[in-house]
Amino acid sequence: MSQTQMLKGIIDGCLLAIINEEECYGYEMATRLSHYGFSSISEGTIYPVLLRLQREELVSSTRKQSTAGPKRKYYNLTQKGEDELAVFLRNWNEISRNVNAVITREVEEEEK
Amino acid sequence: MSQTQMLKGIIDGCLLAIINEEECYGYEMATRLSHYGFSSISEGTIYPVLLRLQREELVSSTRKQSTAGPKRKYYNLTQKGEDELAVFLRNWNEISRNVNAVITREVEEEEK
DNA sequence: ATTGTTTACCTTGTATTACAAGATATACTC
DNA sequence: GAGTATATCTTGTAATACAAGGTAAACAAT
Repeated sequence: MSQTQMLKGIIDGCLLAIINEEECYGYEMATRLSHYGFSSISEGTIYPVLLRLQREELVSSTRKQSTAGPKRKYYNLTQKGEDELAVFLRNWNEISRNVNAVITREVEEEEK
Repeated sequence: MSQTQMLKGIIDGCLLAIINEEECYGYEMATRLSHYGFSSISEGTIYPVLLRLQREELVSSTRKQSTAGPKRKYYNLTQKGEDELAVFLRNWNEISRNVNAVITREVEEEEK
């Protein structure tokens, strides 16, 4: 029951949400995630996810010059990516509601 | 980004919470979960989790006669299980807060 | 020029886990 | 005795987070 396990299926959705805010590159997403409170999501986690999102055609990327370092790979959402983000938000809200129901012992209306 | 993936590390915590409410057996936990809104968590998922929780000494079990069917295996939390439930609740609250921060674009106070 | 630091990206292997699909068995009803 | 609801367990598969490591560019300092 580590946090690692609880992050499964959540990181990709969060990255879609971050990219949706604004065109962004991997290295910066790591710092963004930490600003949002995720303290321990490393690049070894983020980059493989981004490659997968691109393979699934949820994001597109363009390389741009950096001021200090190798070229950055900026990501944007595709239409498919926007759709998937909407699915993620629905799923997150549902699961979130259900878990909170369990831990506060509140049975859902339609199931009473 | 299926719901399956998003449930990883969450089901065990929810089962601990349910057992903590009241002594309970696997078959009933399935129906309890559906009352809490989880529509598709099957017994093939629940039983292996319960066996794992017991192997990790988070729960103990006693067999009791059923009115209709084979004996039920009632589970209780051990002290270790109560501690682990507290850890789960902390982790869930943290992750939940962070994800909500990402999707509402609200940067956490201490990270501003 | 060489050393170090920060930026930036990627790959490989491991461990964990949810779940479908199936198997087994008990108690009750018709 | 056949059918149904109850109750538990096992096996194999697919997905994913992450540590650990590797590569390389730009710049500063010595």
